[in-house]
Amino acid sequence: MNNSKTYSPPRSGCDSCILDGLGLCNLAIDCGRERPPKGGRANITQGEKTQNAKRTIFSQNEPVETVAILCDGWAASTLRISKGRKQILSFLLPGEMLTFRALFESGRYHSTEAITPVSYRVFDQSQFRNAMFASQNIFDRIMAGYSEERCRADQMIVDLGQRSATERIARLLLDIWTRLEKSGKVKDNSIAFPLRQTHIADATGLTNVYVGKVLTAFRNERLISITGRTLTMLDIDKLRRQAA
Amino acid sequence: MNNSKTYSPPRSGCDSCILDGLGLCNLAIDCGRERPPKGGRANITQGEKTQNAKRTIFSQNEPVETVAILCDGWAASTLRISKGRKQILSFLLPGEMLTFRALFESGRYHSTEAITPVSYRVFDQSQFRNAMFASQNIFDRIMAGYSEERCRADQMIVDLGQRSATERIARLLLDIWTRLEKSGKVKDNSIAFPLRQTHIADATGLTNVYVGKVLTAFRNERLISITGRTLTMLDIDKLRRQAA
DNA sequence: CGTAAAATTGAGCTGTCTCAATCAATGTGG
DNA sequence: CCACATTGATTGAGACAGCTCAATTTTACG
Repeated sequence: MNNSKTYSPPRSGCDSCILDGLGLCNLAIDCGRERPPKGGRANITQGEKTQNAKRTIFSQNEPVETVAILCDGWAASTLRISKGRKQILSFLLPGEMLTFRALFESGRYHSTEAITPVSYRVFDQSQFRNAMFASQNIFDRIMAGYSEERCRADQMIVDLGQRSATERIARLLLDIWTRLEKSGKVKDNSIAFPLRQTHIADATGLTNVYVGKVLTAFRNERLISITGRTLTMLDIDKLRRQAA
Repeated sequence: MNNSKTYSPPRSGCDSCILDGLGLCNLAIDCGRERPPKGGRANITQGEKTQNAKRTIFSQNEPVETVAILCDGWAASTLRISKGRKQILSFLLPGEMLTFRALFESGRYHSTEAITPVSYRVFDQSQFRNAMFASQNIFDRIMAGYSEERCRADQMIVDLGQRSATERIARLLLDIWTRLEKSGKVKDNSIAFPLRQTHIADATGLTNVYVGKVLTAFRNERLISITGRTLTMLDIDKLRRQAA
């Protein structure tokens, strides 16, 4: 059960990888800081790491020496405050940087958690920065991604400050949908959707119970359907109208 | 009333200016894009501009060609959504960049509004970026400021998503207090405080009426007092406890 | 001094939460 | 491969934080 079979991830994120074509993946190193994942899948070649679902990839308040990119699976960057209150700052999809925020910081104020089993590549922070400064192309690409993330954070502030539960949830679904659509992951009007209602609750500042009620309403109005780990979009225009 | 008397701002932000000592102020240019402020104070020398209270400095959805720093007065960066709903993303105090977000972006998705009369310096975006890349020192200083702003945005997400009205307001007051304290602007346990209850409401996602009720509660508990445009801290520890 | 903007207060209302019970799905060990 | 344990989803009843509306007072300012 432990290291008996080697986990060989499909790396579905490569086709939408923000670093694609920049030749940075060769930089990836195993800097050996992470604990080996318990009870399963062994670490493998040059800097590609894996983590099981629901486990922490990087934890709050640890020093930052690495930069990472998500190759496969979903993750979330989260911030915990006292006793159980926890906010998801953003969902991270395959091909996205796990640690944009860490690029120019030395301390981590948030943690990164795997939602599904994930595989990711780890880079040495200073090596990565050097590569970034050496090439205008790379720099621009990284900064564009950083800005986009920043922009999404600002949108989230507006959502949490100004919009109702229904609006927030509709927008979250549409946001994820759009991102996956961009990287060609929509098939049959459906996407893989590993989020539990609790994840949506933690991201929208609502309770899981109420999220469930809103989703049921969406289902009754034939806007979406969620079965197993698949989200199917039944009426995207109507959903957009719900998103205000 | 118009250009009859020249407005000569005290530029209280210089002592806490994030660009202080970097020699960038000489870069400041008047790129002549802003309308001259109506009904008052004339624009003056090289790149130093002014705007009246409650007016827009940069507006949403306009192209970005400049970078600016706030020399004097308070401003807010805001994002409007349909019909009157508006969210303040952050308050900008003297010495802070007005347009960090614009450094690597070409379009503006938010606007910047003067709360008090303000004076600010305008830089040409590409010139500013060149100066930034020419000096590691400047680059680091800018990116540190950018990161700090980003960090505050994430905190805001947590506040809006997880905390009660009382907690949000207490934290906002403490945040502003701490920032002004850092630049030595606390005198007699008091600070200049030009915010109206509506500003606090727009920043915390609450209504002005309810903000008023919470502030009254704070006053009754002798935590703070707000008279005129001055905020006096009566019991900061107790206020911190309210901030959770 | 007069008008406009901001703050205060009160009475009701509602969106979202809490708690709790039940049911479905998923995973685990024998 | 089944039985059980765990995790997640659904539903309902009741509570409350924060909202709306509206009237009144206070403060700011030309």
